[in-house]
Amino acid sequence: MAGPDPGTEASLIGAAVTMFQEKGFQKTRVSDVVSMAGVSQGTFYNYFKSKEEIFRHICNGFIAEVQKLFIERTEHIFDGDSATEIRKNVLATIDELFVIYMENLAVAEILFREGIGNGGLFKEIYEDLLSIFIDLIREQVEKGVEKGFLTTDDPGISAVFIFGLFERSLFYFLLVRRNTDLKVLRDMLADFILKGLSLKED
Amino acid sequence: MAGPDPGTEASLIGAAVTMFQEKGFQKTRVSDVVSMAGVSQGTFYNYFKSKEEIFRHICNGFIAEVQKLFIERTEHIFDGDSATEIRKNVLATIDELFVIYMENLAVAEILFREGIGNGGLFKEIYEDLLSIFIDLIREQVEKGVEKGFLTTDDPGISAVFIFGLFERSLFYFLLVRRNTDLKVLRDMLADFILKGLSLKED
Amino acid sequence: MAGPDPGTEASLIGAAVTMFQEKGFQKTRVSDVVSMAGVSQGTFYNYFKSKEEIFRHICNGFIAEVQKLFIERTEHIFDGDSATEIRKNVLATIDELFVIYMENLAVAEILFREGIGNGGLFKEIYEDLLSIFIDLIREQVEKGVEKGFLTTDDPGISAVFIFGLFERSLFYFLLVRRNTDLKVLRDMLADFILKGLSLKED
Amino acid sequence: MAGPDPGTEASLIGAAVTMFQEKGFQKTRVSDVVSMAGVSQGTFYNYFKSKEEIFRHICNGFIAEVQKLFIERTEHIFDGDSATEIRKNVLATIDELFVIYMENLAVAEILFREGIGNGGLFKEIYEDLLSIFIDLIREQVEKGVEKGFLTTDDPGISAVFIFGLFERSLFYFLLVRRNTDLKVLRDMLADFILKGLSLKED
DNA sequence: TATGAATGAGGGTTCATTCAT
DNA sequence: CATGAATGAACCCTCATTCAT
Repeated sequence: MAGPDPGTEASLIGAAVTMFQEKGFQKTRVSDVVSMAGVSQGTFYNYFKSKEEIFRHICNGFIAEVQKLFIERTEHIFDGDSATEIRKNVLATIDELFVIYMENLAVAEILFREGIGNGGLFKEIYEDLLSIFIDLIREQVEKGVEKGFLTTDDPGISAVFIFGLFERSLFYFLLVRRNTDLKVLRDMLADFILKGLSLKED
Repeated sequence: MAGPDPGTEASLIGAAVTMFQEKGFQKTRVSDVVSMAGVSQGTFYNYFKSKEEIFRHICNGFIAEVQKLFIERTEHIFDGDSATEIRKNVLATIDELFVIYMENLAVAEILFREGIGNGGLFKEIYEDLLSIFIDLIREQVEKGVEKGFLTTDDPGISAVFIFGLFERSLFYFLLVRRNTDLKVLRDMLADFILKGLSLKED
Repeated sequence: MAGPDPGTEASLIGAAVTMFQEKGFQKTRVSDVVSMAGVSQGTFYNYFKSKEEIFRHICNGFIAEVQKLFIERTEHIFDGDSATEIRKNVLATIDELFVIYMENLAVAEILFREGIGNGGLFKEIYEDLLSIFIDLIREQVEKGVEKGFLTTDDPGISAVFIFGLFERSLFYFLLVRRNTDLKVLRDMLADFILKGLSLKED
Repeated sequence: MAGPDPGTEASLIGAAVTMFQEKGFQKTRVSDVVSMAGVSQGTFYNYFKSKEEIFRHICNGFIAEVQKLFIERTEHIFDGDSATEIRKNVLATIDELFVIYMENLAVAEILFREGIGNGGLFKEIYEDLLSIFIDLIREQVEKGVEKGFLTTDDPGISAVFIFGLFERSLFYFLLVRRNTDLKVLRDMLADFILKGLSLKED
């Protein structure tokens, strides 16, 4: 897919990310991308087979990274043999997810918006991803319940709550209201989740 | 805007809602709408100035209704002089919001997806709406805190949490995983929120 | 396929025939066709799904007609119970084929050239058509042989000779050297074929 | 035109012949040719000024060869002072032409298809060539007529018949139905032509 | 000379919108 | 008001050709 000049490829990807973030996939014209990248129309097609391909290329990189980190990290979200340890792990998880998102803010926004947006290329991929993440969280909630630290009537529903809190917070505070103190947000988010799950304090 | 035959207008709106929900705004062609409505291409423009206008028309109706009910209802979300009363009001609020959504599921989905979706016509409108709702919730949280029933370090952030929980739950359980028991969901949602806000039980 | 205004459709077909004949399918641009037809670019697509479709449309009409007449007529090419009758039938067949071709000269040329031309849309169709015609002729030659009027070592090869003579003559005298006396040509062609097949004169 | 490395030039020509035969001139991309030849895009233009030039180069070589042999050989097609000698010469001519064609089958096919195909680069060249060949044949027919061995009302028309028989047979039996016994074909072709021209047997 | 990245003029097709009937 | 044919501005993508290295 990717052509031979890494500089040109990077320009194209950079321009595409900017344009997709600004106008969305559909409204972004290839001519927008190439003119921002400073190359000709034809050059685009030396690097990517189509407008859709560059989009997938951009998303796939991010998805792979997020998925890997999310899976690794989520395994430890409610780890611990005391309320203190559990809280520490929740905080660490939130921190790491914030970092991943902040380092990939533009792409995260593209994926998020195109994933939810109707007719978006990623509707299915996005909703599958959602299910995977929610299942992962549910498993961890179940472990916490088994160990007697957490309480819930339905771990599946709780998992959706937790995922929704993460995602909405990331969306709102990173993309819409950008001036929030992330440290405070992190503490409150951990607190809200753990209270919601009735963490038995030490 | 609207032409004189309410039947034709309703057909067009109905068809547009169906198509927008199915394919999204961008991918829906005016020809899709008119052929589903059983009228000619030209007739469309006797009723709506453009494809965008029928979209706004559809959304505005829903927004007005939701906004009105949301505002009315939200004023009472944490009302009450006891934990029991507060919980009752939270449950009632959730119930009513669920009903509004379910009665307008198609339009709700359109607005939600197009509002978040990048390049969506409603990016701004949607994000303004979000702010309005979040502010409303924040005010109620503040009241609850003042009255000594609720606790939070930052009512604004809590409001985002609450709104996120509502919206994500509605999205996920009404649109993605459609077979959830809404009564259980409602109870758990109320419980999660109230625990998260440290409701002082009677 | 065809749109609703027969006048516009006819203009488009007429223009397409002219352009295809002049420049060939590949080099003819849709814009050539519409500008010659005096309609806009978009109008073309109200009548034909694609450039290829109008081409097929044009060819199919001619093919159907030729095939029908050819099949009907060929059944009688070597009919007769005397050399005189057979010769009369061969002459009549040639006449009729000449007429069909002359009445559809432009389309015939298009089909002929695009059929033979490599990469032409009709390579396969054309070669199938060829086989059908040659088989038809072979059957008639076989009948003539059985009845003892004609002689050949291999009716299949003779059929190819006959078809080749027809086609090459039509091509050369109708399209390349246009000033030939068709009556003389017809007589000579019949004579050549019948001598080639050793018609036993009465 | 041609660059300095005969190996590279030959690779390009070989690849071009293969591709032109397979896909036709228009549908063959320069990139097809260079990738089959194993050289870079730019190298192509060190050897040939354009796609059209390599095509002409290929055709011209073949045309020169065919024309030379055809002219030499055709001078003797109806040579001889007896029916037996004439027949022998016709057979020999057919044999030689078959050999030339079979040794250059790919190029022959290209020239034939592109020459007839509409918009082909060689429409004019091809039709001139045709006229030259037909004139050559006509002259020989006239000689045969003068010597009293052959009979025809119009040597020009007979020449077209003869050329048509050659060409169509070559096309059909070498390119379409490839499993014909060429010896039988040769004998029948000679026989058909000579009967058609009323060769006075000894 | 060989390379192959860059070029950019077009071409086919779509579809929201207009307007004469 | 209803119709639906006509419009034409875009937009994605192709590919022959160039040129700096």
